Amino acid sequence: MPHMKDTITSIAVELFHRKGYFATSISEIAGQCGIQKASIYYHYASKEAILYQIHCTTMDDLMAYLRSNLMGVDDIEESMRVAVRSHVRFHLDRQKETFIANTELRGLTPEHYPLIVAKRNTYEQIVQDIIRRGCAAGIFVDEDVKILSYAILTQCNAGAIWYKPGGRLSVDAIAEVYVRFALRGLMVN
Amino acid sequence: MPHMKDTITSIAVELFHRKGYFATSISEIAGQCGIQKASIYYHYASKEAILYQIHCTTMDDLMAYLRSNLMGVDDIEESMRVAVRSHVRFHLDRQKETFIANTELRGLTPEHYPLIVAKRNTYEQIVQDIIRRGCAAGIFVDEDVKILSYAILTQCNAGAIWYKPGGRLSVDAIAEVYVRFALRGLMVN
DNA sequence: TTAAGCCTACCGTCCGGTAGGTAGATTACA
DNA sequence: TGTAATCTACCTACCGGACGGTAGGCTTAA
Repeated sequence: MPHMKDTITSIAVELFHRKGYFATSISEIAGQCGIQKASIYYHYASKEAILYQIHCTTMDDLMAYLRSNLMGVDDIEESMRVAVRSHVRFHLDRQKETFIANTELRGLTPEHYPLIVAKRNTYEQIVQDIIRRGCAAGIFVDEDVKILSYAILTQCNAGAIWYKPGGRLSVDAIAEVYVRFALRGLMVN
Repeated sequence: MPHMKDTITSIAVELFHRKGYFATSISEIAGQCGIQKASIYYHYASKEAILYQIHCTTMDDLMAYLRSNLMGVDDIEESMRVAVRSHVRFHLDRQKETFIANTELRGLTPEHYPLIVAKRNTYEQIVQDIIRRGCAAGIFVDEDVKILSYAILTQCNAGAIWYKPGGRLSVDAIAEVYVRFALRGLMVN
């Protein structure tokens, strides 16, 4: 049995995902939790604090997952495969949170916004470094690194939009399609 | 000198893009137009009607642009290049509208929502048909067509997020990066 | 006795939308 | 051609309701 704060967070994830942050009200979250609106403020200081928490944990977990998957991998091509696979799997496993993380940045306060953007930049840097190393080694195409990295990351995010758990294809199968597609797009021959 | 209705629409595009649909108020739109809030309702029946109009014109124009670009092109590989190029160019040229079209679907009423989704499906069908023909001809890889089409279209949409007019790269240069990346990802050898 | 965890009741503000009016341009007609 | 009627495009003033958030009290368990 989870504590109420966790319940609030997961209900908020559900509602922010389905209706959007601004279209979701505090009383609606409270109602689904079975408590009164004011009780939310015992656990969270504000509505935005809930959103910020979702952003933080999602980005931190995404980063930790990538780092742990890349650990011990030296080969550049394999690093890229691992990165794409990691990215897709996380986005499908944590579909709703990643969707929020990608679309609800505007709900953050001016104090929190740059903190989340910084986390995102750090994550993108890792992927861009792999691409750069591949270019330098002559195994990846010589194209604009930023465009390539955004293209690869964004196409995987798409999975978080249309993916239905228990659908036609498994998470692993989908991840491998993206891995192959991205790697073919990157490799020189 | 444009008529007031056009001014309202373009101001709304600006604000919906910057702040989001739900975070933008009618009085804010009116204020930027230099008129009173009530006057908006002379030109539009509701706030949602403005959003619906933006969705409609954007999708119709996107579709018309793709069709006109594909006209007279028979070669499958070249069709794909044309489709990607068309998609990217439109998304960069009409950055704000396409961003809204991709992120503000939830603001539509239950009556309007399926109409826009239908337009989007028709558009995706065209791209998927090209991929299917390429697969059948043996020049494109044999992967899940839906995943491939979503991947290609979504990675191009990303351009509409980070692209800054007058930046380091021209629209055409960016489009060609995407064209090459997508085609390498699709081709068998 | 204390504090966690919730409650009821309420605050001021802003929202989308409506009612009703008006200045000025355009049109219809004697 | 003069004038009455109508229309366009806006205005001021207001409505009910929902919003995020707060104050302060109650209950329960350690």
